[in-house]
Amino acid sequence: MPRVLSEQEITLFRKKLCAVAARQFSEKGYEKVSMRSLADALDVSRMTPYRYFKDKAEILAAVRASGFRQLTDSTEAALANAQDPIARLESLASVYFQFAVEHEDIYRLMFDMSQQDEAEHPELAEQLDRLQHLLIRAATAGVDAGIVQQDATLATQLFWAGMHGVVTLHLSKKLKLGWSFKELSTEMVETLYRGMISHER
Amino acid sequence: MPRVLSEQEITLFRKKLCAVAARQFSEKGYEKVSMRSLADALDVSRMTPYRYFKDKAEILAAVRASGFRQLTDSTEAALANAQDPIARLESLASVYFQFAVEHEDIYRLMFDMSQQDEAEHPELAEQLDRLQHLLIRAATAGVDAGIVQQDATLATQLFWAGMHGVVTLHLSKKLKLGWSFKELSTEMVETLYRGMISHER
DNA sequence: TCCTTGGGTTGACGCTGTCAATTATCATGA
DNA sequence: TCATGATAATTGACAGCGTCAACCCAAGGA
Repeated sequence: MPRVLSEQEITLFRKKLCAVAARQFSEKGYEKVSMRSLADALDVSRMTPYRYFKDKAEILAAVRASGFRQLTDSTEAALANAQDPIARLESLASVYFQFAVEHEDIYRLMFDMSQQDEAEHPELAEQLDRLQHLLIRAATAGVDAGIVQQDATLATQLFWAGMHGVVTLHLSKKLKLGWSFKELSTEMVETLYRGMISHER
Repeated sequence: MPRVLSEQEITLFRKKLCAVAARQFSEKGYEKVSMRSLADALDVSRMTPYRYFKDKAEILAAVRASGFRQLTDSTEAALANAQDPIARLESLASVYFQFAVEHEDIYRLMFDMSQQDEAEHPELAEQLDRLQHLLIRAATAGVDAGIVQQDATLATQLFWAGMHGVVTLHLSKKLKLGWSFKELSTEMVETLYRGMISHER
């Protein structure tokens, strides 16, 4: 039998490639990063990455997936510490915003509107689902506690969209009216929260 | 004296090029559209577009600018018809959402997070300012009427971010919990609105 | 020893954006 | 009328890209 790569060797190389790719994508943007420069950074030849990833798009998907994994992981950790539903919501929001500003280039990749090919990348779809479920869980806790008087999935979407909207406008430098990102993000969460409390039907 | 292009000839060619570019960008995405294919579509040779635009990025900026112009124009028209501040807010939101879904590919271009080079493209910056001011005007009307009890610029940003968040998550197909785009968008506006009414300090 | 199998490398192709040199066009001064 | 000279438009060329296909090479089974 020939020399065969072990499972670990494969995932190790994949990880290293993803790390390098994430760095280069952040610095230069996806389109300006070449397969060749990734190979160079790993001291392998041009086509070697193709043995571990189908093509450039699959590398991008892997980087995005790992971004979602990271975001969900840290959010999960934060939720574990908070007890009452309100604290959960607050810490969820703060972790979300913190992730967005600390890894803004990755966030840009993750939520790039022109990349909606999750169907073709199961790992990415899985991580997205994890995040989604986490958000739902937090919102459901709020609803169950009688704090938020709205459907849990609806509240989830509204909170997510609100946070995401602030983040995206901030990251594309469209917020120039004097309010800091921090102020806007807390105001957004509080305003949505108030709007959901005073809801009755 | 030599044969010189008139101002009109120049702007006419620019317009035609922008139209073609907008179509191709929508169909294939900015990166997959080549200068050559734009030139082909206009039946001119490879380098002719370079006489009217510095480079590919400038064409993109022009297309984005015209998108913002279009959005602001139709919003302005809608606002002119509505009288009381509440109706103004509602029609503003409905026009915004309608534009986003009817021209979703252009919207994607306009708010692409990795394109934040407005500084280098004055026309784009100008159109963005127009939109911003329009939004402020609408919010200010609400504040003046005593309906929204929050700072006008803050309210502006929150409404914009809320709408934008719903749109972006929708356009990147991340909203899969059963709520339609229409439902989410009206709920977002209403929730924010309620949150701003019940605000006191 | 040879052969097979799979990993890594190199060659090649058609594409890209755009600089530089070239040609075509045409209003004007003589 | 015709040469002039500026400017519009075209073509040549280059370095770079993603990736298919052919290649080389090491290692284990026969």
